[in-house]
Amino acid sequence: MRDSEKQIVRALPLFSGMLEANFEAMLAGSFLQRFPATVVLFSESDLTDFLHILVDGQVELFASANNREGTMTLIKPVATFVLASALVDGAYQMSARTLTSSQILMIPAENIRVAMLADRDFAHKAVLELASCYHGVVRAYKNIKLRTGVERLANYLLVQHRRQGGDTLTLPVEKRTLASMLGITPENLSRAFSTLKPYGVKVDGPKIDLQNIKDLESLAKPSELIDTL
Amino acid sequence: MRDSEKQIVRALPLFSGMLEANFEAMLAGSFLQRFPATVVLFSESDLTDFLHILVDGQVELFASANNREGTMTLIKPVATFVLASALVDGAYQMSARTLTSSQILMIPAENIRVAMLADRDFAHKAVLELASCYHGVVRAYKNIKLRTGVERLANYLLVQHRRQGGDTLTLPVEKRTLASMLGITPENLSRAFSTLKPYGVKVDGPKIDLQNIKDLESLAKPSELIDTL
DNA sequence: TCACAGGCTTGACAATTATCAAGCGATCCG
DNA sequence: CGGATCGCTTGATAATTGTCAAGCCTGTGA
Repeated sequence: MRDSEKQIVRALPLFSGMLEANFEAMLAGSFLQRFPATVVLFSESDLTDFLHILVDGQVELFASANNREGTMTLIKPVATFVLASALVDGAYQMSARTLTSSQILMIPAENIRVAMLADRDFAHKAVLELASCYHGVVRAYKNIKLRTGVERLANYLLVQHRRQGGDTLTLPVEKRTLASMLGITPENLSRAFSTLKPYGVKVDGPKIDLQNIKDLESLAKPSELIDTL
Repeated sequence: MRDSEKQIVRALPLFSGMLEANFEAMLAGSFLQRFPATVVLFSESDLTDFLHILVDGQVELFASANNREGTMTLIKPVATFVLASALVDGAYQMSARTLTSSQILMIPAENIRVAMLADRDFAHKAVLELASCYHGVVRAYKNIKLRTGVERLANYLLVQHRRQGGDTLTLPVEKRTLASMLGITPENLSRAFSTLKPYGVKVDGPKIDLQNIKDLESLAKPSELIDTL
């Protein structure tokens, strides 16, 4: 692991206030690895061996039951994932796979638990990070429980539009992955896009043009407490 | 606040390891109050003033959007709720109402944040509590995303059956609340019970009899990672 | 170049869930 | 007691979503 990569991780809020000695001790036994696309990193029922940090690429957290599968969330660099699981010494609860070739730092979960007991600042940052992740899942839960598929898509597009800034937005993932994230089938995602055409949504492959934000918002009814900037 | 009530709170894992002085300081400005049934304690967009601890009664956390409403979770005594919100100084993210007459201890959120910085053990326990709450919402999210309404009901009944031990179980909440928790309408809950009749589910008001666990399980396909004991 | 695989779309149909309306039975209260 | 309210149920119908099948388009590799 190069020093430049170490600095990238160190800059994350979660680690930025740690004592140097504790940070170094935590990294003992960790390794930075590159995975190709479409590789399953771990399964939801596996015991949590590592805290993962996505340094580069894209990772999907998903879950399975009843022969069905659904995306829980998408991870973008640089960010940690499965922190909660690493802290409690149980199963991962979610499965993970790479969507693209990805570089991932894996820190033994045991080290994380030791660091939490040893380093005050890390414990405090872990509290804030967990609270933030908690509210993230709460938002996802509200989203799927209180909105129809078309509404979820409309709100997703509005959020992406604000995030990306320009007047046309580009979907950051394949449509089938977007469908799974929205909790619908790929077929219904296609139909949802058709439904949104009268609201000024122009689709050209992964490029989306929102030509009537007002109308789209009147359908989507965005909520500050669900749709993150 | 009586000493006996203080001891009940002190016994919660979250507080049990705190230094006495920190525990007392945290309680400054808190108050124990009794609310009648059906009272809204706070709304999801309100700023978080208090950590709440349900000492007696029953509380529902719910959310609203689009003129729709859904139960997020039910709180049973003795337990804290909205810990994550109290720790980050933002909106509650969920609304709360009493389902029955309830006794609730309210601790100023500011005190909680101070306690986290001052008391190591409390910070560590907060990490564990938050991780556990996080996995709780993850399970709820998987449940609604990967199962149909009938499957969710079947699994709910199996969990209640194991929890309550006897051969007949009693629903702990009104059926309309159960419906909202399962993410379906009261009408469809009635129909879901009818659908489960061939699987040995006998309904008599709030009393449910499971006469064929095997068949019910084959339909429910329970999962350790979703259905908590 | 051409065949092929994979992602996406569309159509037809089925399953799931919601909505609206009506009615039943228990409880509460004047 | 009588009337009203409320929770629950049932029926009829509509909206939403999923499944299966087929076809289109693009990029890839023989």
